[in-house]
Amino acid sequence: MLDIQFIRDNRELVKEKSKQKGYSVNVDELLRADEERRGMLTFIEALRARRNENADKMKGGKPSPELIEEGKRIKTELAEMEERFKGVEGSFTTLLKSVPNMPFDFVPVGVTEEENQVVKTVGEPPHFDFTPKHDYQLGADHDLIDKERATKIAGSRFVYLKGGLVRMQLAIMQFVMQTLGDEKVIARLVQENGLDVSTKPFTPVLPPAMLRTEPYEASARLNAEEVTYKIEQDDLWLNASAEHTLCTMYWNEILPEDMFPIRYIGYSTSFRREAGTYGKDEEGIFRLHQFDKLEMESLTTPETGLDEHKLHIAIQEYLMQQIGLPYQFIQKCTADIGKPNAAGVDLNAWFPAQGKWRETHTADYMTDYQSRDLKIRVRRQDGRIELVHTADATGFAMSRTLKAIIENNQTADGRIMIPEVLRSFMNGQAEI
RNA sequence: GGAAGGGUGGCCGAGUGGUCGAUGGCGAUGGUCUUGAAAACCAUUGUGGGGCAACUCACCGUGGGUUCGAAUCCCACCCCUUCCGCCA
Repeated sequence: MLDIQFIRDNRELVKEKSKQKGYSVNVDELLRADEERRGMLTFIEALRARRNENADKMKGGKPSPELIEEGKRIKTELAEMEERFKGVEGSFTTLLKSVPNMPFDFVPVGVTEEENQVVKTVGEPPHFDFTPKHDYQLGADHDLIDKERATKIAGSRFVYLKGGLVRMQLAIMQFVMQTLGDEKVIARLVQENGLDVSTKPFTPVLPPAMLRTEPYEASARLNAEEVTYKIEQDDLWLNASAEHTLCTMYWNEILPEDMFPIRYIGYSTSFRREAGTYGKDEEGIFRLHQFDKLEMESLTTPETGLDEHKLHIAIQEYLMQQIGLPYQFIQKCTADIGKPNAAGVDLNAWFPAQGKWRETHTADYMTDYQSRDLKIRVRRQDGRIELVHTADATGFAMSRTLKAIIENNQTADGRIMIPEVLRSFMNGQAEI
């Protein structure tokens, strides 16, 4: 959520920025509720002070009947007021949580994803003098993908990945873990991009794939039921991304400043219900209920948050270039960055069979919007306590990445070449 | 699945219904001492809200209840730990 004090001080700006993101937020109503709530709170607290004072008088000796009478009167009045306060507080909180994070001024204003800006295109889509095959055709030719049997066993949007595709996924995982764990690489990217952040490498993490309702709700990620699977029997949710169990890791904690930046590269199987996407991307492995994903998550001090976000993007670009996939750098517009985001970038890889650029990466920067709900704070050297900033970014979403790689690296005679950088993780193998 | 024990401040850990927002230790911050550091000693130090402020309120896992008054008593729930059983 947003800081209520900020909303009080910037009423019109909050209205404007919320509108830019496509949220109809009743800021006036929120501030009215805020005032009512505070007025009531003052009254209740005065009443409680009287109660405490009255009780204090009765310490030790025998309480007089008058004091007990007074205590009872206060008790009744308090109970009434507190009941009413609960209602006011409830609607205040609902309104406050409905306010999205404020986008930075550099985020392009737009009402649909059409207004996203293609900042640059890196790499050339490969030129084929034949009709490039889809992932499912290549998968069938090389016995890499079995969707029919997965459907028989688990339903639509599941897949058995096999053979060389699996080895390639493991190679990507190794490659990313090695790269992000290498301080020299991080240092170079920090320097090349003129960033004012630490060169500390990312720590690999295998997080839980499930989480309880309480932390999940606190993570400010919305539409839980639409996106995420729930295990009713045990009140657990399946990760839709390692992001969920990484950002909540320090839920309700105050951390010493010397821990920062906290940088994780997580690897988790991710589960998504994909409700409302019937018929969309049904072919192949672009959109599945289950896929494996590498995800960067950083917790930072407020002043380094934006550069950390830029580092995430620099890493994404570096990884894409290393693996040899052409991509577009998309600065997402206000409508597309999502409620908790202050800014966001997508990388869209080239998919030759469809002849389209399609989203494979996202980088999100939430400022302190997410950490305010999660209550994750930093204790500064001088003792001050501040909310941390959070940023997350896709390392590689496996199924989409595998699809992009095999489609971009196919040959006229139907072979699939393996990107150079992965070969050392695959016994030097040059093709699948 | 069966049984037992727990959840208190940045961390550890005390806490007979009123003098407890909470002893003590660690850590942190400031100071004394020292060429400097360490050690020792002294002082300060929970979080969040309201108020310009003095100040005030809430918070001892969560939610109810008893009471003039609850960290403390009662009820329900959540979570954790240990043992047994089962299991990769």
